Amino acid sequence: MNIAYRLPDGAALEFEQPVSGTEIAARISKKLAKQALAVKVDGELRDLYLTVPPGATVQIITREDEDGLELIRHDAAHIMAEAVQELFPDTQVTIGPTIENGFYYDFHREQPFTPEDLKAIEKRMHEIVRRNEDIRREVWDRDEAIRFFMDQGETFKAEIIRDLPANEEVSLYRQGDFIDLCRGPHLPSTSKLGDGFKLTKVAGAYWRGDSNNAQLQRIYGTAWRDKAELNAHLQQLEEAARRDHRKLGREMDLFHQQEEAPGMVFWHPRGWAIWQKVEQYVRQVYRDSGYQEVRGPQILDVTLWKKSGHWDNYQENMFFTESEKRTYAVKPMNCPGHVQIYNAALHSYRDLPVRYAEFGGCHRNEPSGALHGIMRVRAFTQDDGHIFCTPEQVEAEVTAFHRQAMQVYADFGFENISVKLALRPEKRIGTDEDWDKAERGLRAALQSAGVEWEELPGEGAFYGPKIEYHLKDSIGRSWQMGTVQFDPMMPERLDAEYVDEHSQRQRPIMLHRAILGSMERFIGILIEHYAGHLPLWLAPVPVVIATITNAADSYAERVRDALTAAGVTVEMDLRNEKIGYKVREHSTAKVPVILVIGEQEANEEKVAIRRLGSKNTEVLPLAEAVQQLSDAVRAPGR
RNA sequence: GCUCAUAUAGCUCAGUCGGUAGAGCACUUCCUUGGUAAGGAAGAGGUCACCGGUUCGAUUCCGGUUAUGAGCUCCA
Repeated sequence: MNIAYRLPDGAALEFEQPVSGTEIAARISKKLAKQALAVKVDGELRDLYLTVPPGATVQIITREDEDGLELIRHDAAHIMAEAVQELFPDTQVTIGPTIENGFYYDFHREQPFTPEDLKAIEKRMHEIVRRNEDIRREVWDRDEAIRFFMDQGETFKAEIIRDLPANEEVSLYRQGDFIDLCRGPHLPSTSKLGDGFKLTKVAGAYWRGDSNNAQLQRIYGTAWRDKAELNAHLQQLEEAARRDHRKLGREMDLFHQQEEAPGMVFWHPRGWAIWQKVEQYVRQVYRDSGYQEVRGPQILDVTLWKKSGHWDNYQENMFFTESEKRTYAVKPMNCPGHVQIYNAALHSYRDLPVRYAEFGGCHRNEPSGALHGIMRVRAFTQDDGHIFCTPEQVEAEVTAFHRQAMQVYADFGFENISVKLALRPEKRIGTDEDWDKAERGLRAALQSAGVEWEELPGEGAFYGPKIEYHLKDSIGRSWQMGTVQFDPMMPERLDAEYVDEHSQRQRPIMLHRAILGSMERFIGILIEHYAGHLPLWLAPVPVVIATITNAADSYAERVRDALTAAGVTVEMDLRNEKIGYKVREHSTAKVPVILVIGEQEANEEKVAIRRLGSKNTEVLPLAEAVQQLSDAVRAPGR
């Protein structure tokens, strides 16, 4: 009785000799022994059947733990690889990590996997689970492992081993006849995976994420603790599909896209109404925070883009056009235009900061595969602005911008904003000192604004680092909305100056900033966030008046006039249809408020308010309803 | 741009093992004036994405192009 293990609750377990996690779990309870998937030894996750060093703190991991779910997903990937190799022996395996909600595995095989193949693979996975193969760790000699995989024709695996750090142990896991290189840990046997998994899709992926490398076939799957959790997840995906802005955009008649204009948007009256409301709101923000709205030309001679650095660093994303032997670039950004406006006058340090804003239409020649509804397009409008200031003013400007941006997001109903700092990319202009200074400047500003942020090395713009504001959409994708970018390079390249207090010409710092980012993307995010149920102040048609009988028509017209006079946009529905039909139609179109008017309302000078999503109606005197609605359609802070 | 998949009426989708297509909703007309998510009837609507090939004959089979979707790469 001299070997002791400590449990998370502080209790000690004693054994005569060092034992494995399996035995520790068995000592604690029969139930736990059954449920145990792995063991955490002094905070490090390890295989259950390995001997635990004496004196360690030991936690038994079950499928209820987050770590347990992670193991399930990881093993799902391995079991999928086993199934694939059984069914398609000509396939090479590469890597198979866990991801949010599931896993994937990248395979190399000449023939593409079909949806039927996926079904067969999934079926075989269930078989492997039923076979209940033990999964066991083996430590191999590095050269032997390389030879082994080369002999099997597994060149990708051999390459991975070759690139492993010299001090790292080469561990292989064996389950049945399948052996895979893996750091581990794993479930003790295949049956522990259970049946809460499903293969979802095949897609291309590049070996080591580099588009110059071989293209692999990636099979995605989702895996959960049990079938019920899996079904809940699948249901959530369906809900996300229901919120898809492309679907809602069609259903709500907001916009369309067509083959002749890939990556561009045709805004219909109702969609444009939303746009206008968003734009007017932002225009007010510009005014409130000291911006002057300007407007630059859509195309500019390439010589300017050569000067700005876009020609060298951004050319493949630009559209060009020609006239009378001159080449013009359609602007992909608004900054060079704003510098021209700034340069049209000589500025004193007393004038700074100068803040220009523009709803700037930009064209970027995005790769066709990158396009996505109105979220990722080739023609878009930025709520763009540029601040010309002294280096001393940067911090105050950035923190003020940050506050303003967070207020705007809150006004639109967004709460989960994450802040990221994108640092110098490989392709860039300016010296390392410039970049040191710029990155330091933005960090200092973030610090003084008291926010937490994540840093993204290599993801800055070619002219400067940027703070990014990201929002997660309904299916968990993260979209960038706003940004502030620190840029000492563009003023240098395009000769922006100001005169300081000693009559010396100086370079201003330029801050590029946008709050919504792209109007198109932002409206797409709004649609998905609200599942089409936009708040009254953003709804394209906030109120519809629907009559029950045309005996109420003239009163309905009076109601409309009263609302219109109070600044509420109203549509009338006087058609000879039943009220149930009208209510259904406008509810489907996601009109937030339906005013139902029959003879009773007409006689009593009232309206019946039916709000979207509620079956109840509220009958109010006309004057009161007008007051309520005119308050509700006003933008926040107005 | 790369990989895989998809493209039939305004929308959602059937269908044709090769003989030029069908439903529901929407639309038009008529009847119905009906209290809160679909009242009834009739009608109109399609070069089956585009260009080629095979074939007596192609929407269907084959090749290419374009667009879209998912993912990769890239990005607001």
